[in-house]
Amino acid sequence: MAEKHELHEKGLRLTPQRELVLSAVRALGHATPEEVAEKVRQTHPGINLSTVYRNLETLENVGLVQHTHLGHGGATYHAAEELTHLHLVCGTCGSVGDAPIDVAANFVQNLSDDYGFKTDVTHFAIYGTCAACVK
Amino acid sequence: MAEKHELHEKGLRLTPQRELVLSAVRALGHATPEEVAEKVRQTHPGINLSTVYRNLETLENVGLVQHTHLGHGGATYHAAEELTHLHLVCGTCGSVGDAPIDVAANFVQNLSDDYGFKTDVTHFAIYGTCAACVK
DNA sequence: AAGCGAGTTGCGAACAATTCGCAGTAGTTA
DNA sequence: TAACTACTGCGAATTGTTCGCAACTCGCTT
Repeated sequence: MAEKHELHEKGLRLTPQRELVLSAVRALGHATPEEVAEKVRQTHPGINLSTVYRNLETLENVGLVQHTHLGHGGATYHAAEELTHLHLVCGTCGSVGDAPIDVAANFVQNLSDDYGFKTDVTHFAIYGTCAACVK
Repeated sequence: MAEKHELHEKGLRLTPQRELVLSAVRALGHATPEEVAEKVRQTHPGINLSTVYRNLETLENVGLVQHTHLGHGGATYHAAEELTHLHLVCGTCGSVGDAPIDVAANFVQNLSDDYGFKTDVTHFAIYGTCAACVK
């Protein structure tokens, strides 16, 4: 038969809920557990919130998704593929903008050189005010 | 008479709890509401958690303290005076290190130039791995 | 010095977000 | 197909934070 499903390759069982959670994260870009659950319910209404939480955690363990804390209290998840940009969180309007990681390159370098601190650029939330709100 | 108390200058009443919360934040550097409460209880055991939360909020409104989200869920507060450094949060050991804002200067400049995004350097949490945990 | 009114405090309940324990269900492997 | 065990659903338990309300007290005014 063909190649294994990506979840199988990670040693996980392939359940409809699990697939749905993963594809929801991918479709949403970044979303809170609550939002993921809502998305999943569009096609699988019965899914339980606990299941969403557990699957997000599981998927994070195998590296398919990641989470960040974008301000308030809740964690925000996004797919691992999409880890090529920083998150610019606007404290005024709450929007989340993106910027390529390049802009942080020498900043990261500084921290590494001067402090031995290895910045996890993928797990990065930057607070400030977006261009729209500055006006 | 002499100059007004700093809290009076902000239009706030001077209560023992309020002063204690403020000095606890100053003494602790950065701390969660829970930690602040614990600190305050050392000298004023009866203080209520709600009061700590309310005072932190009030003090933040007048600019004497600030909060950041340093990872997990809880907010972390620190005194406004102390806003001269970045927080380097180690995802492995949970420690919070400091670095002068200078290291971020050109990074901030980049974001401003390229995206019109005004980074709030004082409200800044950087995730990564500290020198000690890298080893 | 005494009194008043508004800002504050304590306390307990209300909430929201997240985690846990358990029993039943359903992928997987042999 | 049978059996093993991960996974799901559900409800209860936790944790962190906010709210409503009555009592209190800070700071101003007489």
